[in-house]
Amino acid sequence: MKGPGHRVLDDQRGLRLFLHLAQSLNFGRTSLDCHVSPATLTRTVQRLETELGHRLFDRGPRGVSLTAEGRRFREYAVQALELWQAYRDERPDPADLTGRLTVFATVTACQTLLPDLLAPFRTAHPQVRLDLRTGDAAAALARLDEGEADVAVAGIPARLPGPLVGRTLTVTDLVLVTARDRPDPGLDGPFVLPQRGLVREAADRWLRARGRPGAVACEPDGHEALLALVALGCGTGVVPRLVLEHSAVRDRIAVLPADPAPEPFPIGLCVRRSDLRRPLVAALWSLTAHW
Amino acid sequence: MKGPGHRVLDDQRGLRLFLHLAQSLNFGRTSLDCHVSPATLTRTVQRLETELGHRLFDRGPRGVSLTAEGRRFREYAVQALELWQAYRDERPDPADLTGRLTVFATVTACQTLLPDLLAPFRTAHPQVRLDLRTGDAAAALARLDEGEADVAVAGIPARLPGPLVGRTLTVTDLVLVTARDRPDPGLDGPFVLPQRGLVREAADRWLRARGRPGAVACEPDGHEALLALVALGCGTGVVPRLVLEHSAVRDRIAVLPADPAPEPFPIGLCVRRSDLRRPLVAALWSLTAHW
DNA sequence: GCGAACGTTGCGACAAGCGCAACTTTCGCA
DNA sequence: TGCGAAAGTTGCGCTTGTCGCAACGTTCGC
Repeated sequence: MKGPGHRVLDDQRGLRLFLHLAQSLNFGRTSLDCHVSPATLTRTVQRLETELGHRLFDRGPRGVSLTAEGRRFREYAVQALELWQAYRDERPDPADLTGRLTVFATVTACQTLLPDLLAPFRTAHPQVRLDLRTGDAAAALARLDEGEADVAVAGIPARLPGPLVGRTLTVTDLVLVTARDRPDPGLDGPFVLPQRGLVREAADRWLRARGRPGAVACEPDGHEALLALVALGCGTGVVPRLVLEHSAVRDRIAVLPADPAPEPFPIGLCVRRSDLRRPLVAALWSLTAHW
Repeated sequence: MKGPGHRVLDDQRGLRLFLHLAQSLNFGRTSLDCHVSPATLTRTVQRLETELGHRLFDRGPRGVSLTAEGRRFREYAVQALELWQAYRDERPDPADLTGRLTVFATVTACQTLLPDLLAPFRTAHPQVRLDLRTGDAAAALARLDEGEADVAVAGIPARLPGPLVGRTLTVTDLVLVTARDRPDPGLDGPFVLPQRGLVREAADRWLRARGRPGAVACEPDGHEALLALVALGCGTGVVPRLVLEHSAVRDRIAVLPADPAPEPFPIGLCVRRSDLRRPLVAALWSLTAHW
């Protein structure tokens, strides 16, 4: 679905994929974390190996491991990215970029990630007009596709649609929550789950994995609404920990220990691949290089 | 005619083009020397500038000059290439590449460039079987296209056909020569010129530029044949200085000073772009990185 | 003032690289 | 011992980036 990218920035994607894989030693893990298909990861590594003329990984039946060449190349990759980062870090002139950048963010992202992300951007480029829009995560990707937003800060699904590229900025746990001062409905429901979106999907997977579906009491739209219902005692809710910690009703909420814990939940930046060549988008994107 | 290349090696092409342009400050010069079309050079620079968000060159009516950002990026580019070169220079295992590599070279190249080029390759990869074929420069590119050779070492035209990429390894002057012990036919002919090929084209351009065509006495096939005819007193010849210096009959040849001097003559390495991903070809290609 | 030189841009074509989905192999569990 | 899941690879169609050619706008020299 995606086409070839561009030179300077895209070459680094190969190095990043390699470095992540060199650490995880797990194609699937890296594929998920870096939001590329397993096929792309496999072929990216194959391309590297072909161009270098060496195998970088030993694929044993019992997992993969770095070859000697792989370790050597890892050192190169680290240094190359550091060099690039050093170049990008020396911000040259603060006020040379102008224009408008439309950012779409979930409410959660607004409260948590966005300040850390946009503060340095604003410092570097004070002339840029920032438009900020909010909504749920599902809408974020649609807005990007439609061109109504330039960047999105939201939960990122492992597989991004079409021409979008994402970068995970942080990972938060999903936690099960109940009202603190009400009888505990427990881990068998009833549940209060988001109507749709990544959290809902993760919650469904968790429920399925446990084998005991449990009743769904309400399906509110939005995390804050969900927490409000939970605080009212409607049932057991599932939210990202990050949301809970920034919620206005967190004092009335208790976290239930769960085993197995629901899978972690990546939150990050997402842009249209083709937009990486726009100076404004590239500038913001490059700010996240070290995350 | 060419498609996009591949990551690691191809990204460096952009940096190399940039560095050459940063030194020459002349799009046409760099375009010729690096064997890319002016359009490609322009757009490569434009791409860099877009991705970086800065102009790298000031295009004044009186030529181009580096901007402050351009100078900064030049430092990065130099370091990035040095880093890559350092990685490639540490040859890991000497004997890890095997197979066969068919090299096509002109006679001149065999005598001059080839030893310097192939000696380190052979040291690094003794297991590789080298097939060496000789012929004239025009045939070299045809052989490459037909797949009958993997690499060519020959004079390289400024514009390479189709899917070939070249890298200039050295530049030699064209010199005008006569028999030392015969009456000097002088700069107005008759001339002894190669029947075809790059030298003939350059000689024709030189003749046209002087405005006095002069007669063509013989059109031998091959530089050695040409020098033999010149030594026999058939007329004034045009050959690359490199050929003259390695000729068996050089003692019987005298060089005529010419003004303006014929244009210099680039000799280099040429491969199919798509072959850069073949380990053997890539290994040889990377050996020329610092030339 | 006309022509050459220089850099840029429209255009058609080619092929690199992506995701999807099917495949192979291996491991876990009954 | 056999079936199912998991992990990595590969065939395929499609998108899209980049190339060279050729036409263009501008500037300088004669």
